[in-house]
Amino acid sequence: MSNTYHWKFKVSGRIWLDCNEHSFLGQGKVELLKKIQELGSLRQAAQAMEMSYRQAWENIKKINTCAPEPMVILKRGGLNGGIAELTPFALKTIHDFEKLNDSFEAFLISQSDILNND
Amino acid sequence: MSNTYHWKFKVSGRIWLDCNEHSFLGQGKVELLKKIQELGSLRQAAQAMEMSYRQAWENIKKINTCAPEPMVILKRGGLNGGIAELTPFALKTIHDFEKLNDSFEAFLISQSDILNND
DNA sequence: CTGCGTTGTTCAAATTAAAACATAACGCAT
DNA sequence: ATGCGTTATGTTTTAATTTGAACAACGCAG
Repeated sequence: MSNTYHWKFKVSGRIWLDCNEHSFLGQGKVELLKKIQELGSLRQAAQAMEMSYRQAWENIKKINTCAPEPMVILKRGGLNGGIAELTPFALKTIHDFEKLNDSFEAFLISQSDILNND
Repeated sequence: MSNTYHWKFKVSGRIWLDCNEHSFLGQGKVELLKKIQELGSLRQAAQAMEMSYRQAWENIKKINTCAPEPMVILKRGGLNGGIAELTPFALKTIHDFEKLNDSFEAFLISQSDILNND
């Protein structure tokens, strides 16, 4: 430490994706998408995340309308009452976002170091 | 572009500083601090930012209690009814945060490029 | 064609957040 | 002492957000 201001500041932050100036995908929505993939049901995914069905449904609506192509296919009726499934585009975007988020985490750590050491 | 997913995603985000697991300084509060430095009055700074005095005051309280040392000296009474002024520590921290934010902007741009070009 | 569990939608209720109001405390100037 | 403009804080109102309950629409299984 080369000066007197050496207290521990942590640099924190969040990132998300915009499309047409609208935010449409961040960590929370990615979590929801992954739960949908795991459970095959929007209602169950919402319940698993302790989120209201309405909120979950609106999140998916926002994702599908903002993104350049749909990410979640929702169908009602049928064998188990309905289906929620991800498109290949969703899978790729989730993967991209998580890689991006890893880079961001590394950025935060490196910047915390810089901030506390000069 | 080497694949079919070449639509323009923009990576956006926000960063802030934590101290003892509490967020205490982000872009908004830095703006407020700079207005205080400019005007010498918390009330006038709040008004200039179209923010309620109460909100401004609570922001300063949070900054002063969370930060390792005070950033704003508030005094009531006296010549002009009162004074609000920044400490040297505040000036340094503002400068650090703005440099940090510049790095972050660059990070966002570079990541947007990566996301849209691979 | 009935039952089932889901998606899709509305609407009142409840919770939370923000703004507005009121007023005390302060210290310098006059 | 009085006035002034500020800091400091409690209280009340209002607005915004979220939740919950309710119910229609759907399509397969039996």
